[in-house]
Amino acid sequence: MTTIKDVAQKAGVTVTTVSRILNNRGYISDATRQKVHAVMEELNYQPNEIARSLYRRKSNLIGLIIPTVAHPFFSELSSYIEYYAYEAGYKILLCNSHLDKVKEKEYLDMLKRNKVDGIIMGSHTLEVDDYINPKLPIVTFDRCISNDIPYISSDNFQGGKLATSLLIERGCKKIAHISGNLNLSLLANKRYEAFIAEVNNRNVEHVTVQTEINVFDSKQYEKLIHRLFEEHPDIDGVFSSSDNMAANVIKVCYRLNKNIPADVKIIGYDDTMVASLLVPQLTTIRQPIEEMGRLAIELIIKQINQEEVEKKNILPVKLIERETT
Amino acid sequence: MTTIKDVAQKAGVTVTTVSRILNNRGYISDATRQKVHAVMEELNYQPNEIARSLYRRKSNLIGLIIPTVAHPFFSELSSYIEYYAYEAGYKILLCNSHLDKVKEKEYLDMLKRNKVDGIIMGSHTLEVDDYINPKLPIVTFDRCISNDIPYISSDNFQGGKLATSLLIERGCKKIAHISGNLNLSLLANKRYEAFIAEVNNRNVEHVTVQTEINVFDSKQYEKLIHRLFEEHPDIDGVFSSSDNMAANVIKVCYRLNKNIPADVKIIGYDDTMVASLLVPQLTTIRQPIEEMGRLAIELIIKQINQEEVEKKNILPVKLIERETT
DNA sequence: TCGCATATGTTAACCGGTTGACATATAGGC
DNA sequence: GCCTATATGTCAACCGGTTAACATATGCGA
Repeated sequence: MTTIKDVAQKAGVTVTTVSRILNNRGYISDATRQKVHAVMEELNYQPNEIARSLYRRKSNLIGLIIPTVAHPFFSELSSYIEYYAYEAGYKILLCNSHLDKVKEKEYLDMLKRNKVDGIIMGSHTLEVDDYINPKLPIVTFDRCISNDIPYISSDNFQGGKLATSLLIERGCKKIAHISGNLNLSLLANKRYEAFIAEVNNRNVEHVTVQTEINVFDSKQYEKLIHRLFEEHPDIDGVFSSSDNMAANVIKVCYRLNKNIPADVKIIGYDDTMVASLLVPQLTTIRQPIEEMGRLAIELIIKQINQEEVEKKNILPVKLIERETT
Repeated sequence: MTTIKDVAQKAGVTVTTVSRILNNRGYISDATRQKVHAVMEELNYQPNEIARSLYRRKSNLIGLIIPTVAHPFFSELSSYIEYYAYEAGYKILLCNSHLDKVKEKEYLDMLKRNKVDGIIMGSHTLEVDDYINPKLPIVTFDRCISNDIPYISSDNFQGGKLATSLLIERGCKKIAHISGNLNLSLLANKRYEAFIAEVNNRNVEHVTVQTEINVFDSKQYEKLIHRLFEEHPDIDGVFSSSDNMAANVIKVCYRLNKNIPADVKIIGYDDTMVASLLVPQLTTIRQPIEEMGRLAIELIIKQINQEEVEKKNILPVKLIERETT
């Protein structure tokens, strides 16, 4: 491994000079600068970022904890997060918790041991939240942990309301809502609240089913939806809390020879790529995924720079009406 | 920040003793061990992994360079890679090159500066490959760079053959192949070779279209496919080099009132989640994504441990026949 | 009582780069 | 000829752990 000493020696200068060149400090003549750069090129020298991190007490690492990057929503979000992190000179440590409490805690500890400069939390299975070091910049997605920790979320209540009222306006008489785990205190559950509020307000028959995120087991989802339609054959509208789940609903309807949107109207959530890949194309509530990713990095970096940040960041959602309603 | 010194002082021992406890070396009495652990607990001490990495010259980091984690194939692959890396005590640095030459090179340099223990390359836009430090463990996906660098790939030729011959057996008279960029020297292009071989062998009319990966622009894909059917209205079979692209084909067929599979038979590639989420469910060639991810980590770790590894790792593919053929 | 296993301390070097304090030297302007 | 900006060197401490070498002390079995 070539070190700064090798470079200094070969260039006939001291490590101080090389360091000055690397960090643009003090006076350096053009001749020396060029000479040193040539040697660095020749030796293929790359300054050891670990050593730098140690001294500077800054790793330029951001930890990202999500349920799983295999889920379209998180995969798209991660891609934006990584993009904006890189733009700002940060690197992303990827952690898939699989919504496993133990793993989530282990990842948190691991990230702290590795002295990440900040953590983006998109997985929330832990109840006790005081384990979080208050000095470490954190941003959470979709959950308000405490008043100190900034969170990013889209307007879930509005999303739930838009979705539900669209179905009602389109004439649905009995609407099913397929939600995530309502026991986790996630802001996404406001979609459920809005659903209930809207449906009660308009006096529409309704039913709710809870599910867990498990992208790799769509069979299980199908069964669940099948049972739902068996128990409630008169369902004519489904508001699904994710596009993936909505895709499964479409699949089951197709099997049951229910026409979409004539017999059953379906609306998804997120507006991930799958929504527009499906046939019929899925009506859905668009979360501003890119903006959410960009903002997460912005909030982390502001915290790193000791700037004040807005704690509550609710971004607008948008109804994207396609072919399933 | 609490350091090992703080722990030592508070516990009334020396840093050497604390270090011995942390690393399980030398003789330590139960009493001391418990005492020190209690203090670590109390001070919420986490050893600084950056300092450890520096001394040990081992970061336990693995760099992952892929086109984009937003693409279902890479998102699923990444999720497995991260899983098996974590199992083995490694962390993943995520890099999305977006198939941009400059970015890919910058990421490579960045990973070297950060002293990752190994690199998994799933993005290959660079022609000059000698920039790769031969001492740094590398595994590539889908590309044979040199005889020294182990690569993982599924049996693309076999996959292309299976797909093409299925379409022919199902009676297709004119088959379109939608491939990736054939100018990049990717092993995935063997699918194209197999397609051509098979179609010539059986004397079937055919046409090929090249595309670039750009998950976020499915509109553009639609146009492309639309044009394809306009220019060749008699196409009755499509072999698409990814499930996502196949989904777009389904969509266009639906618009053009072509019945699937009666008028047009479609086969995809990868068997990502979307394949079974679609209606009709997509016939496809399954790549063993989990095994590919697991193997990537295994090969990296073996190289880190100076063990010999198989250079050529071609995993079997499998035809998954569903509803589009 | 000797010897050895056990238990802990002392000291200092090391990983690779950064930085502050201070010294030294040259060249150009006034 | 003095002052100052420019250019580089010397030296050592520091970031937070790890480790080798050696010292010291205790307790127990033979």
